[in-house]
Amino acid sequence: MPRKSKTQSDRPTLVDVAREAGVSAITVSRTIRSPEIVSERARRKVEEAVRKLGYTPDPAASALASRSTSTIGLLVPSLTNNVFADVLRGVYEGVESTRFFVQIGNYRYSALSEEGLIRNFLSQRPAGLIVSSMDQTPAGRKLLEEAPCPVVQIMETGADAIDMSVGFDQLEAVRAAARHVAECGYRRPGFLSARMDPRAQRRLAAFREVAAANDMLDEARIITTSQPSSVGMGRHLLEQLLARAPETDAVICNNDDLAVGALMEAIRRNIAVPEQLGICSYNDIEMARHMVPALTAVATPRREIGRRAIAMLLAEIEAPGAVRERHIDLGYELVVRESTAPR
Amino acid sequence: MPRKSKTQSDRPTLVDVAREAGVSAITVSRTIRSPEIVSERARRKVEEAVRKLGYTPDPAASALASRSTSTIGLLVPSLTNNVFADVLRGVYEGVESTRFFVQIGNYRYSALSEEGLIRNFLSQRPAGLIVSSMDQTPAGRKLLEEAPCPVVQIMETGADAIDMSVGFDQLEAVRAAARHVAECGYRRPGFLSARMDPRAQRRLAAFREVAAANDMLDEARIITTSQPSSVGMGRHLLEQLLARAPETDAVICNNDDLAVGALMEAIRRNIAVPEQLGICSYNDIEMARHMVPALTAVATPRREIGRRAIAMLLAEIEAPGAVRERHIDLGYELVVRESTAPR
DNA sequence: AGACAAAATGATTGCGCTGTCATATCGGGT
DNA sequence: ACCCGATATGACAGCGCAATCATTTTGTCT
Repeated sequence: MPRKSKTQSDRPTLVDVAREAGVSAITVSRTIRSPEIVSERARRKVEEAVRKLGYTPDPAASALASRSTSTIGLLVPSLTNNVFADVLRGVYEGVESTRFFVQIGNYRYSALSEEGLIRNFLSQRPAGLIVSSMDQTPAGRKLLEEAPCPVVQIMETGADAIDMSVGFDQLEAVRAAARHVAECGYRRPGFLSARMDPRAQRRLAAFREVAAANDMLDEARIITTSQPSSVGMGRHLLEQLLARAPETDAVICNNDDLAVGALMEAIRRNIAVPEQLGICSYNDIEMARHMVPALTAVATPRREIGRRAIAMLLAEIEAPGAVRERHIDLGYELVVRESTAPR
Repeated sequence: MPRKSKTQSDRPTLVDVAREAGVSAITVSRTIRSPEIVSERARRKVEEAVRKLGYTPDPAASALASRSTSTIGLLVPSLTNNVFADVLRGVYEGVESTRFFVQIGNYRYSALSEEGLIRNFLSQRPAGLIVSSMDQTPAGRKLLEEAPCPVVQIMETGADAIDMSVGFDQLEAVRAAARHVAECGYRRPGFLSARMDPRAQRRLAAFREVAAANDMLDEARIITTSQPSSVGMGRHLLEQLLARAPETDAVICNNDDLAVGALMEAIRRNIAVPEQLGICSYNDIEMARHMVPALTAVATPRREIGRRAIAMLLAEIEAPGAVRERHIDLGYELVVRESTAPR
């Protein structure tokens, strides 16, 4: 009885397929990786052998031999945040039916964790990296600058980006919201923000700037927390805001969860929106438009950011240097609905 | 000038570290994988050499040599669905600060894609697998049964599970909702459901059963769609329901997005909730309790499912056969709030 | 002091694939 | 018939690590 050389769970290898097909191992490898350079005849034979044996390449061996993987690293600050859920969706859409697969790293809004994840991902020799912030530690940034693979930074965009970037001007987006509120005639706007990561802080600064320019800035009306954002937190923050500054006539929320929470709290208190209190949201996730009253919001192109980021990355992996437009500004859109109105 | 044998981007290898530390390569390997079997002295030297050279192990080489990886595959039917976002969070919490990392596969509610992903993941020799359904294709199920790693099925639990399972009785959960609605005195309940995957269909069957038992089943009040769930879809489905069956006095929604949408649509139409229309939701994501009126819901232990699933998996990877309770029923909880009330 | 088990360390080999370079085969132009 | 470049195929080595088994060192007991 012919004994198998190995004991169990043995998958066929390239060599097995080669033997079956009557060609050399390297021809099998080529048939799989770049069929176009193999003759019709050889390809047929190999493909049949592959099918017959149920061969699947071993990614580990491939990675070791070629010194590169098909992994795309995606670093996000949060899995909770609906914003990144949309980005994620865009990325996954773009990566499906390619040979690549995405690996998510969640750094929980900690730049130090992010640095650790960058190290970790890099040790896997990824094909490319997508990172969600511009606020790496110096060491983290250095690692990315020297990374032997393309890197796309998402959410914001700018010349100081490391390699490529897709995003929009977050500050301008918040300014648009603040201007809109002012133009509606609200004179005592508040600002609600949870999870004060660097980006949230910059947005707050942009709000302050416009509010001051319109002579309607009052620090008492700026309520923030370092805790995560949620609908409940939105209610809570509005409660605090109204306790501290009952004269408040509008509120800009740093994301939709907070806005929905603020709206619900207002409704509970019988505060008329938009008459007594205007509410302007940020991001505009799907639910925002369906609230009653529907939420005015600055819509951000999250899904499109994911799509474009992965597209750029794949193009650049395919042919390094091929991507011409390395910094894409997707813009934002102020969508005026029912929660704000001229007064 | 001493020429380096390799050209660029060269990371130090085990051998480099070994040379630096004055030990053999395998001792370095052991120091990293199981420090406890290495002498204090050797460990010190190795650790210093690792630090000095900035050594990081190459996962590909490790995978190839050991025939196993630190990848945990997680198959989910959707990334959109908030339900899985919570599960995901639980899983990531459990995997942090271990040597494992999670790889997500999204099969978009397609059993065929799921089978493909199972194949794909298995080819990577994962340390373990978490799958979100009980509805694999026969081939997919067979692959999982023969998988050379532990497998946890989540969301539902039962004896027919492949290896391990964590979940709750989805049918009983829906029955509880239906019973609650009946007990409140609603007599003409409807049922709203999007994305009719097998699980959603089973839940619908459970609703039918209880409705029939309470003599309040009318097929005209069952509104479904194969499209994805969303708040907008909830509004739309309630609209359809009221058009087809204006007598409807309550509605059970197959998830929270639909329930919030239904609630908003009811508010738009000046339908009093819970007086004219009772609404009962499923899953109970955070926002549900903050709506006005707050939504009654069957709360499902999504995050805990993620946590327990990864914990079981890691325990089983650590020591195969170690996990005693291989099927965990986490139960559900009916949380009565304002959107339903006795009448 | 000697004997022996236990603990610590090392040498060798090979995991399955791809990079590199060499060789074979083919088709056409003169 | 010849040569040439283009196309197709193959041989070989080695990627970086861990399994295996052999060997050395250490500690303990009589």
